[in-house]
Order: sequence, then C-alpha cells, then structure tokens
Amino acid sequence: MTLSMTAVTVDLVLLTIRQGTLQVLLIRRGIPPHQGQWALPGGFVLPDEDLDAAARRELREETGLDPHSGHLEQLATYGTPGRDPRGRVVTVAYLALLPDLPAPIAGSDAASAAWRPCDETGLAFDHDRILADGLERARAKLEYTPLATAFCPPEFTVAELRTVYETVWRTHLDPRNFHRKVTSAENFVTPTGHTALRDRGRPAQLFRRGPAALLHPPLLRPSR
Amino acid sequence: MTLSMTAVTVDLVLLTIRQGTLQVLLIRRGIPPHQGQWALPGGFVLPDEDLDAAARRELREETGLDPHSGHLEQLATYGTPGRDPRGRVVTVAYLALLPDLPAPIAGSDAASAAWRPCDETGLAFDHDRILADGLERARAKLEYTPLATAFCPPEFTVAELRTVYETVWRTHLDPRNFHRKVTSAENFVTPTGHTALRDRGRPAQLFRRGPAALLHPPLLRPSR
DNA sequence: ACAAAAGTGTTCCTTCTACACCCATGC
DNA sequence: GCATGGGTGTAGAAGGAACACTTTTGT
Repeated sequence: MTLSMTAVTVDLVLLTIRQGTLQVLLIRRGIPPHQGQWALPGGFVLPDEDLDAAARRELREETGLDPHSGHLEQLATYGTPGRDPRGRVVTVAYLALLPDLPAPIAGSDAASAAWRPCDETGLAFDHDRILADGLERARAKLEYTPLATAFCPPEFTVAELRTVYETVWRTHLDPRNFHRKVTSAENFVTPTGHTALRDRGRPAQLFRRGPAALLHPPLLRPSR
Repeated sequence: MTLSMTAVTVDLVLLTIRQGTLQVLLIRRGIPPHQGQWALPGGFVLPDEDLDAAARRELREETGLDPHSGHLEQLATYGTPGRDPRGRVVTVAYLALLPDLPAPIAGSDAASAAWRPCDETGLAFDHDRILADGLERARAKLEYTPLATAFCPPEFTVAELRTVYETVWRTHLDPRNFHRKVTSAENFVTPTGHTALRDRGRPAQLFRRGPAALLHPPLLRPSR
C-alpha cells in the first residue's frame, strides 16, 4: 500500500451582493504559478486544525469578518492530479454567503483582493469550476433554505430579501406574491416590530432571520 | 507558512436495497485501530490518481461491480484532527447507490465485508457521522433527481421503483398516484414496450431510466 | 395632488390527494 | 369465479400566478 502524502488547502467562494450584483472575492496572484491571474482566496490547513476551522480562519483573514455574520458551508473537494503544477494539492472548497460589508476586505493579508462580478472567468488553477459549483449550490439552496438572509444585514425588509433572490437567480419576482410567501413560510423571518424607510414610499416592516433550517413550503425558481 | 502534509483517503457509503431494507456495505476491521468494529470501506488515494478515480477503483475492489451500473458521487470531506489515531488523515467520502447485486462482494480484498442495515451504529472512526450524512443525502436526492433508478436493475416496473422510495424514505406511498407522477414527470422513465409478471396480478410495463437529470415536477416526501 | 413603494384581497388555474373503478393475470 | 396487483378517472382540497386595490410615506 502506497501512502499518498498530500498538501491540503481550503479555498473559499465568498459571495456577496454589492451595487445590485452578485460578486465574489478574488485575489490577484503576485507569484507563479498563474501570476497576475485572479484566484479564489485560500491557504493551507494547519497541522492540527479542523477543516471548518481553517475555512473560518481564512474567511476572517480575507475579510476581517466574523464568520457568524454570514453563512459558511463545505462545498466540495477537488484533487485532480496536476491541478496545481507545484505538486499534489487537494483543496476543500467552502462556500460563504455574506452581507455587504461596511468595511470590505479589512484584515486581508493579500494586498490585491477585490470583489469581482460572479461571472468572471479565466481564474487560476481549476477555480473557474469551483466558482461555478459554488454559484449553482447557492442558487439551489435559496429555494429550500432561508440562506438568502445571509446576504442581508441583521435586520432587513421583505423588498431587500426579494432583491437577493432576484440578483442571485437573475429573474424578476412579483413583489406581492413574494411578500406573502416569505411571511407565510413558517419561521423564515420574524418581525422586529420596527419599520424603516427605504427611498420613497410607505415604510416597510423590518424582519430578522427566523429559526427555520428549511423552508416550508420552498420558494421555487420560476421556469423550472 | 507551514505546509501541512496529510494522508488522503476515500471512504465509500455504498447503499443498496436487499430483502426489502436499505443496507450499507461495511468491513469488519481486522487490525487496530478499532479492531473488530465495522467500518466503511475505503483506502488511500494513489499518488497520481484523481479523487473520483480512487472512489471508482475502491468501488470495483469492494463489490466487483462496474461503477457505471449504479450512481457514484462525492459526499463530503472529513478532516477533524484526531479522527484517526494514527495521524492526520483527511477522507473524501463518496456515496454510491447500487442495484441489488447478483454476486455481492465479489472481488473484495477484505475477507469480512457484509451488507448491514443502514441504521447500524458504533462504526469505527467518524463513520457513524459519514453514514448519516450519506443517508440524508440519498433521501433528499430522491426528491428532485431520478437517482432512485440507480437502486433498480436496468429494466424495472413502476412498483419496483415505488418500493425504492418507500424503503429509503420509510413511508408508504399511494401506488396509483405514484404511477401517475412517475410516468408524467418528463424523461424520468421511458417505457421499453415489454411487460413482466411480478408475483400475481396483471403484468406490469417495464421501464428504463430516462435522460432527465432533474425531476419536473419533483416527487416530494410526505409530511414535510 | 401625485408618485412610489408596502401590503392585502380575489380570481383563475394548476397540482395534489384520496379513492372509486376497470384491466389482466394465476389459481 | 376469486384474489391480486397494474393502471385510469374524477371530485374536492390546496397551492401558485396574475393583478386590482388599499395604505403610507416624500415631494
């Protein structure tokens, strides 16, 4: 039996909504391989570190953000030989959904990190594929989980939640029916009692994320 | 930067339906650690082997089965320090759904492999958790994919497909409505034109798996 | 007053559920 | 004939889509 010793990394697909578009945090590589190309942030798993802990640590290093303010989950693992020319590297990819950061990319150790459109291609290594898998996971999970709230600040209006769905799914949703579905799905959102004025029009109720882990009934994408 | 060198393995959650129950292939460990306990089959990823290829190779070694006759997909990756007392081992778990094998566990390299009930607990390492994750994934995927057919032989009746759902979900489904849903879901199953006599009663049409990758509409579990 | 956004009511239509009913076989 | 499982029809309930309409603010 050959014991295969391998370097293990975590790579992060960090998604957020800024300026009305879905964006991903990318790092411009300063050293070979793939020097000058954009890549997903990531790094080596420490010798005595859990995979989830490594992902949380990288998230904090790249964004300065508390991992609890958004959502972080394991996405998939990629280990095709040759995916990294320096040697055998297996990477465990994580997907994070984050609210729009007031101070983006604070404590980053990489000078050239930036939010980029989520349809960016030409990334280093196999990161095009990892990003595509992350986007598909995010789009699917909005249907049957309350994770859309992870893109929102702690308190949000139904309209803000709707723009999350519309941005991620690239569709238009009827505001009236959406409002009914969200407020009638059990424990999706809980009203705070406060209201907020957004732009013009009648003030909207503010909601917090509810305790539900799954949506009943789900919010299905149109046209499927 | 500390480069963390780690052993990488694949572990398999192989599920099949035998004697009307959902069963998982387990190996009785002959050597420490966890000597004498049941464990998921698995092994090291070879130095120049893709992760999916390693999973297919292990599947063939454990069951003698062509990986194409069932369904194999990556499940999740587990790397908590200390999960293997021998050192840092990260395992990429795969989930397989297999038809009832005519000659089960043919070319296995482990003398004591056996199909065991899927609710077996007390497995070695963190395999209880991996098995539970695999079961939940399988149960969820039956809802919106045609993967239930992976438990069936190449040609099957609607009733046989229904027992797959009933076994995996541990529920009872109305045979009449189930028949309608399956045959009206686009490209879920395609009729072969043949019929087969199962036990008593009117002969049933035989179907093959259709080309659909997703079910429209999905078959939802009752009571959710 | 008017525009704009929030939120409710209603109608229509599709889908789900339960079950009555007929069909094709072995005994 | 009778039992057994395969398959269709149908009425009522439940849920979704489209949209008229009311509410509450800024200007």
